[in-house]
Amino acid sequence: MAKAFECCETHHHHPAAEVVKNRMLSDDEFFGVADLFKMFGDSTRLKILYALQREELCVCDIADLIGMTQSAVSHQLRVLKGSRLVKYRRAGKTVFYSLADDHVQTILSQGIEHIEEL
Amino acid sequence: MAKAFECCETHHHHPAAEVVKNRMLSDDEFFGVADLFKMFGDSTRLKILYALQREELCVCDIADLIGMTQSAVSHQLRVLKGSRLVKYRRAGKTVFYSLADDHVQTILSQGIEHIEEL
DNA sequence: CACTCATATGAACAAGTGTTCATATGATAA
DNA sequence: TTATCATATGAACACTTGTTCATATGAGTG
Repeated sequence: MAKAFECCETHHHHPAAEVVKNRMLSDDEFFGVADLFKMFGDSTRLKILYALQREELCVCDIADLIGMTQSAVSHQLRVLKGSRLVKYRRAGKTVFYSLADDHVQTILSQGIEHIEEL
Repeated sequence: MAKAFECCETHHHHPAAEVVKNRMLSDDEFFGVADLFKMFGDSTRLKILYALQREELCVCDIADLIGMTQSAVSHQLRVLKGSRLVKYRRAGKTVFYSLADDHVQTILSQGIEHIEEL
């Protein structure tokens, strides 16, 4: 066994710290999870995802629904698409967006639930 | 019944849009949820929360564990405390932080789970 | 083809955020 | 008291992010 874990090199610490250290995820994993949550960390994106919970909607509808510019919505949809949180379907001039999978809705509900309880 | 919902004032839209419109949350609710997720949207905060999953840790331990400055960690703990995601307990010179409630861990796990599946 | 409509995108700007460095606070020990 | 240790905090800075405005793309229509 290596010597006990220290941080400031001046005192010993909770033995728990060493245990936790071995269970930490990789940096990449943390960055990945952070990026995921970042998507839910903006009210505009949140409104878009919430609006798409029931069924697919076109960009124009979404924009009106959440009271934002078509441009702003399109920019955000691009970001959401990049994070694979939404998918789209083209129908003529119109593009319909929808949630990519059930996980998205689960995370969303979890957040809302947490807030409602406070 | 009011007239059908329109956005660009030039064409009619999915009737679904109108239904969804009536189910939207208030702006304040969306901002609240966004602020919550924002806390999970930074890898440093994520590492802190993850480290606290098992037991309370002092600032010094956390800093070493995630390889960050004591100052940086302290600043983030302040933010996390402000969002009521962590609580603290003082013991002499040392301050021990821990997760505020089970909800925090649930959201955290949900995010990690989503990433692992991709 | 030209024209319209729905959507996408690029550049610019303002606002927000996380880290660093220096320093302050507050508790303990000598 | 003074010294030391753990933590907190303020200011400055670089970096990121979301919106706006103008314009481009691309599909449909006449």
